[in-house]
Amino acid sequence: MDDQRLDRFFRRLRVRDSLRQAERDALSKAAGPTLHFAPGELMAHYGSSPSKSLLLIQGMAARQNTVESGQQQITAFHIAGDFVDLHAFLLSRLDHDVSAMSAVAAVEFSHEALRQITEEFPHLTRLLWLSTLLDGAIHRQWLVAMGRLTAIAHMAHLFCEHFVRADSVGLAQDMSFPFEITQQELADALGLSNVHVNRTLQELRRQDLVSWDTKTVRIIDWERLQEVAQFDPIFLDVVHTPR
Amino acid sequence: MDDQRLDRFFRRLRVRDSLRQAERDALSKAAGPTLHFAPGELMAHYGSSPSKSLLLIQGMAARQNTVESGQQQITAFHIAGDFVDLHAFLLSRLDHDVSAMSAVAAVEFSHEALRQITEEFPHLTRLLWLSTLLDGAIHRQWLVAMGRLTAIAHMAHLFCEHFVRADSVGLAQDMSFPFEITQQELADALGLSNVHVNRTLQELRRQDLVSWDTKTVRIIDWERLQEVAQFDPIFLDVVHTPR
DNA sequence: CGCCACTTTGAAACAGTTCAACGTCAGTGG
DNA sequence: CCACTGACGTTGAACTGTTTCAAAGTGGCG
Repeated sequence: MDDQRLDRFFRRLRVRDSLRQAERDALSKAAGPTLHFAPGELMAHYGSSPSKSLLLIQGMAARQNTVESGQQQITAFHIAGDFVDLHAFLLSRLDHDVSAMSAVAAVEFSHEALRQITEEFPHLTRLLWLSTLLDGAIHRQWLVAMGRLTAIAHMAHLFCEHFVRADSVGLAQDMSFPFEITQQELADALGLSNVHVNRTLQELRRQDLVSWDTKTVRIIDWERLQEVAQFDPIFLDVVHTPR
Repeated sequence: MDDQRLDRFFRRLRVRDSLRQAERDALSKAAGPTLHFAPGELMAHYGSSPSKSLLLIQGMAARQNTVESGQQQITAFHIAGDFVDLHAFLLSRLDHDVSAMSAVAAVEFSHEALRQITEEFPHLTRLLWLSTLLDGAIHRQWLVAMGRLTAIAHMAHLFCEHFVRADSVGLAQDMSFPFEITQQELADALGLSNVHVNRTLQELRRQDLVSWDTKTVRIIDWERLQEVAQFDPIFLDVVHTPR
C-alpha cells in the first residue's frame, strides 16, 4: 500500500521516469513519522550530521547560510514533494541551516533505511540520485541569474522556476502557486536588499507580469515573464526517460 | 590492475571513504579512451544528451552558460580527478556547456558502463553520488559568496576552495596550485567584470594574501586569506567516513 | 618584429545599498 | 470594540561598489 504522504514525491519522480510498485513499497516502508515545524523554526542545523532526511509534504522550507555581517543567503527553496536534505544522507556534515518558511510538515527517512534502498534497488537509487542532481541544476541556474542577470530578470526567473516546479507536483492552478514568504526572505534568496526587492517587485507588477500578495504568486503574462527572465526550463529536466 | 589514469580520482574518493579493490577494478574496466581538448574547446554542449561522462585527468575545465547579452557565467571549475559531467549520466539534457580552460585530457566513461556499476556496486554508487553532491555543495558556497560577500572576499573564497581541492588530489605544493585561466574567465566565475577582477586582484596582492601570475596561485598568508574569505572548508567534506 | 590576446589604468555612469521615516495590517489585550 | 503593538511593506535621498567605455601597457609567440 502506498503511503499517501508520499504522493507528491511520487508524482515528481514520475514526471522523469516510471516507478515500479516494489519501489513505491520500499519508499513507503522507509518512511518514518511526520514532523511539524512552525514558521521560522530550524529543521536542521549547520555543522550537524543528521541521521535522517526530511521529505516535505506541506509548506515551504529554505536552505540558508549566515555570513559574518549577519546577512543571510538562501541557496534553495523547497516545496511539498521535495526531499529537503537528501544530500545529508551522504555528506558527513550539513553546510547550511534548513529553516521552515511557513508551517511545515515533513516525513522522516532514516539514513539507515535509505542505505538499505541503495543496496537493494539500483533503479530507485538512480532516481533518488537524480533528485539531488536537480537541486544542483537549480543551484547553477541561480548562479547564472545572480551573476549575469539584472534584479528584475533574476526575480522573474525565480518565479518562472517555481511555477514549473509547483505545477509538476500539482500545486499550481490558474497560473498561480503558493509562495508564502516575506520580501526579506526573497531578498535573501536573490542576494538583494529588501528595499530593492520591493522596488523590483513593483516594476514586475507595473509591467503586468506577475502579482504577489505574500501568499500566492499569480503569473499574468507567462510568455513575457519567460522572456524577461531568459527562462529555459531545460534545467528542470521535465522529460520522461528511463534512467 | 588499477588504471593509472584514475589515480587522482581514487585519491579524491579515498579522502572521504575507502575503496575496495573490486570497486577500483570496476571503475578501471569502465574507463574508456583518453580524449584531448585544446584550450577554449567545448567538451560538451548545452542541450545535448551525452552518452558518456568525462573524468578530467589533466588541465582545467569549466561549466558555463551564456546569457542573451553575450556575457558568460561559469558555474564550476574542474581539475584533474574531477568528474566533469557525471550528472549528465542521469539528467536527460545538459543545462550548460563544458569548456576546456587549458589543454585538457579526460577519460571517457560510457553511461552504459556507469549504469552497470550502479546495478552491481551499491557502495561505489554511493561514492559516485557523493561526488556529485560535493559539486552541489560548492555551488551553494558560490551562491553565498556571490550574494552576500564583497568582491574581495568572494575572490579570496574561490582561492581558498581551490587550494583545498588541489591539495586533496595532490596538485598543491608549497602553498601554491596551478590555476591557468584568464582574468576574464575568473570574472565570469565570480559574476564580476574583468576590470573589477583586475582591481580586486591588485588589492589581494597589496594585502600580501596571494599572488597569481595566470599560471599558478601562491597563497602568501593562509590564515588571513581564510578570514577575509570567511572560509569554512566544511562544505568540501574532507572527512573520512564509511558511506 | 609585429601581432594579438591579455592586463592595467582612468573617468563617468549606474545598479543596487543603506539609512531613516512612514504606511499598513493582523493579532492582542484592556 | 478599539487602542496598541510589532512585523512587514513602501518611499525618498544620499551613497557606494561595480560596470562601462576607452585607451594604453605588457608579453608570448609565429
